Amino acid sequence: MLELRQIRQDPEGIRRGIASKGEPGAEEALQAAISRDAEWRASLTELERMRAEQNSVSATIGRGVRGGNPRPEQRTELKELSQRIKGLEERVRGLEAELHEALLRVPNLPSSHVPVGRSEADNVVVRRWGEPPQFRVPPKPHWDIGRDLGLLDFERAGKISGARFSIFRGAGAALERALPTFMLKLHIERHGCVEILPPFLVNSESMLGTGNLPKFGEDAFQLRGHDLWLVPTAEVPVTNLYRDEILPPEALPIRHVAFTPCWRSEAGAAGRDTRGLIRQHQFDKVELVHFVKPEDSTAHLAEIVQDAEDVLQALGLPYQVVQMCTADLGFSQANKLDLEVWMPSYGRYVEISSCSNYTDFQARRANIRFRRSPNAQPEFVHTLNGSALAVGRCLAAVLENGQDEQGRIHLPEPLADILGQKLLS
RNA sequence: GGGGAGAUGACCGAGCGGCUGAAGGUGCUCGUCUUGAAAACGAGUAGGCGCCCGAAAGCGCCUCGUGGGUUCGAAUCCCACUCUCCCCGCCA
Repeated sequence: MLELRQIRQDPEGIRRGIASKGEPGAEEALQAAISRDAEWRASLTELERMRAEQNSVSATIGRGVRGGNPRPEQRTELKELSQRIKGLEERVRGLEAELHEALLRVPNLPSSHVPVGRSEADNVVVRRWGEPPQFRVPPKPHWDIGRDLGLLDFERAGKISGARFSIFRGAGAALERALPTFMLKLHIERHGCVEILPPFLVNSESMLGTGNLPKFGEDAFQLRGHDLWLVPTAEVPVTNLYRDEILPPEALPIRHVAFTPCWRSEAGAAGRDTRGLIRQHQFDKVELVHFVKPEDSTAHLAEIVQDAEDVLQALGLPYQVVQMCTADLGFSQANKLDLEVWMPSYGRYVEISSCSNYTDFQARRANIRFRRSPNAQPEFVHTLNGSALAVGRCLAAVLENGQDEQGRIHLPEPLADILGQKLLS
């Protein structure tokens, strides 16, 4: 949510900013917010004037009653005023609701240094690490490797759940556990994170706080008969941890790491990445979430990217870091960098992590504030998060990049240590 | 699932339908005292919004779990809901 005052002050600047994201409906939402705001304020001023009169006359009646001197005619006047106030209250409430609804549909502004672009073609590769492995025979895709070594079973997953579900088997299951185990240990011991293991079901209020509602409800799974959603990412429960709280000065920065399954409907992705672990309705992910002072969020985005890179480097997986252009920023995001891992079956880099700065957009929606000093006015925090990493895609990358001509998999040292074997065959 | 109790500020905790946005305490901030600290003493200390584009000052409105209702007037009375705690039953 943007600040209303900022919208009043510079509507044209805001319009340009959100237009650069190409978010459908954004400019209409902004227009609606601006016009509702004007009507709302006019009505509110009138309502407050009437309430002030009611309060002051009511107080004199109170004094009269206690002095044994009631004035019955004032009561009938006030009864009428009270009725008029009720009518106007209803109108103000309605306008306020419409204003709020419109505001919730206005996306976050891009940070000033984000390159303006019209599509993902305008994203910028910032750096690359590692060399894509060379194969003398064509490398196998991970779904074939998984089937041949008995690690993955997509056919039976289809039977018991449907398309875009997976079954991990034997060493495959062990790997799916070993990866987050390794990642969590790194983030906790080296990156200063405190682990959170949140509920996997959250209410609508939480989805609203992170910006997944009201616009993107169709991307998530909702439980029938309950106000509960399957978390699309740990970002939702963890960002909402401090909703409606004022954090004390010493609390920031807060660094959390959470390992959860994630559920996504993948509506609109029909036909894309239909094979393998790349695009699933359920997948595991290790997520970093930071709460920081506004002036620190740029530095913390870089830190989160680095934390995610540390995982890839420890696993020896070649990757590139990509700065997203304005068109590729999500609804709530002010800036975003993706990490893309080399995927031999795709013959290109594939997204494995997405690190974003939400500035005060989520904090304003979720009402997450802090004080700089014990008696200072509360300010909104900045929230950031990044995957470090998506576990399924990481498993796919480990299998594909680690394969040899005999169809064996050479495991990176951190995983070999946990599994107690260096080679899968 | 059945029965009972409760929800007030950063925290604890008072609160006859009308000078109660809220006593008292704790914590915190500043000051006095002290070589320094502690103690003692003094002062301060909720949030949101409008008038007004921002800041300051001022004026006003709202907020005692949430939403309705009664009333000239509700933290206080009534209804519904949510959440917390206790007892019984069931259960991983």
